[in-house]
Amino acid sequence: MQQSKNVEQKIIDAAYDTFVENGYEGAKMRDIAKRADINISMLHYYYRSKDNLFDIAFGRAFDCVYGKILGVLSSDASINEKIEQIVGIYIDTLVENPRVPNFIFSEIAQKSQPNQRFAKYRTMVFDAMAVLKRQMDLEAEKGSIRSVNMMEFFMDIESVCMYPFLTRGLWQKIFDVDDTSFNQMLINRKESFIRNIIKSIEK
Amino acid sequence: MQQSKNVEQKIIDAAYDTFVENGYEGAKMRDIAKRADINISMLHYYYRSKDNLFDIAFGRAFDCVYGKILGVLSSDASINEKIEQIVGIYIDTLVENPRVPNFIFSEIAQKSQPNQRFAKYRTMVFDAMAVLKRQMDLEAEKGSIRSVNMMEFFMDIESVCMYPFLTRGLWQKIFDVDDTSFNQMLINRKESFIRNIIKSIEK
DNA sequence: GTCTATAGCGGGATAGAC
DNA sequence: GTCTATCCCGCTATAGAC
Repeated sequence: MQQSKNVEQKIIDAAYDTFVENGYEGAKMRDIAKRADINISMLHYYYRSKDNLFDIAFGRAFDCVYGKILGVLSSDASINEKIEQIVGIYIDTLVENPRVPNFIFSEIAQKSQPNQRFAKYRTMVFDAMAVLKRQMDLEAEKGSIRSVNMMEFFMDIESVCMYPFLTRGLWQKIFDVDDTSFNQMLINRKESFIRNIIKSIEK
Repeated sequence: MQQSKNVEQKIIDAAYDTFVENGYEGAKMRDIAKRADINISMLHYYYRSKDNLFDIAFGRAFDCVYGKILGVLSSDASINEKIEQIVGIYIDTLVENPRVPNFIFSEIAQKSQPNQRFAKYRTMVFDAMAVLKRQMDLEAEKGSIRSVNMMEFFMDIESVCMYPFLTRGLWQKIFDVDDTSFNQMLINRKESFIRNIIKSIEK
């Protein structure tokens, strides 16, 4: 009888898609309602405000990209295994969700967004990263890898994995490449990305 | 007497800053007027519509990042010189204009934007790139470098140069780094970026 | 050219009937 | 829980006085 679970889920799904496609300002409550195939007032009945829906959608987007990554960071795999897994997860996840990175980063970059809104994600990332940092510091002391700055290290990984998706629209338009070929190109380059990153921390 | 030149320029400057900071949807005509310290109706008097102002602002943003780059691509420098110059220009330009890349790419990614609006930029990039492509094809035939896919090549360069700026907000928040240190970090890594790219096209 | 006033619309949100 | 009607604000754009 209770169909409310379904409606709630339909709203969240529609809100997520709409925000990811259009950003906070570009997403309209009316569009979300239409997409969920329900009345606008239902959005407010269940979730009270647009801001509220946005927070939920952003959380899902963040988890979509970083959920598995954070798990790997704090696992007990070796450094090289982690690099391999991380690159693999990034590429695979982003092939399936190409617009999510752009959503995450443009909203974070937006000055208008209150900083506090994203504070908890900072903590999550930082905590998971601390594990790998200890691991790498230890290896550096032993002399098996060079001493690595964590911010640079992560930036290097994300550069190769996420940049293509952030700017995908441009590349596909310029080089007239369709989604399938673009994805395949990245899947093909996975191994080379992994090799380069591993090489970059060698002594 | 004629102060209109000044007003026109003030409007363009204010529009540019406002669009770059907030994107198309986030930028309000009221904010632009306030920033230019003029009456809203002056915006319409001189530039008729928001769309019109946006196009001008986007053009300036594009030129800010790619103006010099396109010049280098079609110059008669050697391949390695071009790589060195391009990385240098990217880093230097983006240190001065850190928010511009995000503006360019989120607007291009936005589905709502008519494709045609960006068509001319495609042509500009493609033309300039053709010169370097011929150059590299020739070297590849001679066997002095490996055969290189241009899209992958450019993506690799932009990855390392632009990604840090696109996602700058996140990194600075997570690692608690201020603007100066962040910029310095990238300036310091310039040479290493150049070395890696040159190495990546070696046979 | 510059201002005020306001049209006109689209947006988020709510009241209240059912 | 769901719908209709509507409030009210903020936005772009324009009309018209000066």
